[in-house]
Amino acid sequence: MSAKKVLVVDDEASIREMLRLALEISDFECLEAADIHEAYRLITDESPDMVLLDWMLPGGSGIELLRRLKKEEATQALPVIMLTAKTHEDNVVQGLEVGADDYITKPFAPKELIARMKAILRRSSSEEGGSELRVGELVLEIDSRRVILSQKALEMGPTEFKLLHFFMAHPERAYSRAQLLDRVWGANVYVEERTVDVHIRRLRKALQAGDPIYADLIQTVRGTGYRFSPRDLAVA
Amino acid sequence: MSAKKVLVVDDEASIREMLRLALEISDFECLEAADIHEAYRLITDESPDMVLLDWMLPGGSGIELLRRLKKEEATQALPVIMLTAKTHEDNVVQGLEVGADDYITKPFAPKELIARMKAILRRSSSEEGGSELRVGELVLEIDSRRVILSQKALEMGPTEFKLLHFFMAHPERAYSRAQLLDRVWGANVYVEERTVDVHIRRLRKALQAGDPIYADLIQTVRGTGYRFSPRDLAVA
DNA sequence: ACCGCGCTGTCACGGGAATGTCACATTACT
DNA sequence: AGTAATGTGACATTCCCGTGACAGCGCGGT
Repeated sequence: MSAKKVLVVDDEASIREMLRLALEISDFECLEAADIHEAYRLITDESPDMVLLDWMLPGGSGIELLRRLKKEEATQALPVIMLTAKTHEDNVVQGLEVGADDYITKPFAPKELIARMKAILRRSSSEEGGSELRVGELVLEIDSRRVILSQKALEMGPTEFKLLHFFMAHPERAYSRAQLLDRVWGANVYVEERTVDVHIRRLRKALQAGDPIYADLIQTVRGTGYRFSPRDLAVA
Repeated sequence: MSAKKVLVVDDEASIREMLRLALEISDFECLEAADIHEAYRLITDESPDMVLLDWMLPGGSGIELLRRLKKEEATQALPVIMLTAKTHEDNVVQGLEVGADDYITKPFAPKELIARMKAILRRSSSEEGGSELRVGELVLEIDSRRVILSQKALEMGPTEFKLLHFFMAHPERAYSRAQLLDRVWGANVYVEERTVDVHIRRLRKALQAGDPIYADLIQTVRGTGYRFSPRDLAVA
């Protein structure tokens, strides 16, 4: 197994440094973020295998980020361990409710942290049946962040990738623009609903470049929104 | 999501008025009934999404109605919140046993009531698994917003879809044009009653395109309105 | 620092579908 | 037959969606 990437989110540089040391000794690759914004960028750009998330962060508490990650399709399965300075039960309960996989209270022994991390990675990687989604000749590779159609790679932006990912994970169902913004862009993001149209168009165009028939997978549902339907693909 | 309809059953007009105010502020549509008979009529005629039911009612206590609702198939899933003036444990226990989803004792804060209502609605709407309606070869898929007849998709506009949805959910019953406008178009909408005729025709035409026999499902009840009746479909 | 590039979100325009209404044809009941 | 109610085709309007263009932004290269 190749080295796992771990993202450390904490505003104190000293703690990040300590964690980096502990992680690298145990053969993890380490990414660091000091705030939520940076954390989110690294998650989408580098797709780490796990996140260590401090509870107390400037500019929005850690739970904010956690909630967002669990809401979005693309990051829903990403394991998160909360780091909390206080033993406040409330925080722990709240964190676990939102979907943290584990928590550990500071101060903690690096050894214990590593043990918990390995336990979670073992669990999640065994569940990881397929890191790709497939519809006919269309293959979406999650890990490598690539889309293959008839053995040819398709060109598309990150947003189109996430959009297609969501659609392929939830086929045969009509979604409103508001729902798509919520599930693909993430909560607490304000963009015009019509923006969805534009990305739908870009996604269709990308699919069409590979095979015109596959553009029909994304269907307009007038008065409602859009739908991804492999069902009608069928015959040539 | 469209506004949810809530039926308030209480014999005191002042309380109904207070509740109406609280409900409408929170974007609920409000129906009122002063007695059980009126309540039952409104439930079958308007099919509200939830009932707020006072315990003490003249002409049969509220539990009477509750028991009846939970007994009948059509209303079994309808959420009911009991309003009780006394803190008599007996009442509460009895109410929950018969099938009330929640209870709240007067006096209560409107805010709390609304919160409980939303919690219950969230629960009941997410459980809503049966996301398709079926009559013979005719399948109406709610999620994907499609209508399938003999494995072939039917073309129709949003209004015809909603109309068919309503009919399939309420078969074997004649509805006046005014009722259909209310239930399908929505309250507080003014359109000519004859407009219903035109959409009925469009719906029939859509069904006919799939299989002529299925157009007969929508029957004209002269002098009254229309009815959806799978009963006579039977044999080919 | 500067520039260029890719990605994103917004807008305005145009076309086509969906809607509501009417006039007229047809049907059902007395 | 006569009358009231319903079916039907056509039409103007409104609404909704597809599309191209464009500005802002972050990033990487020079």
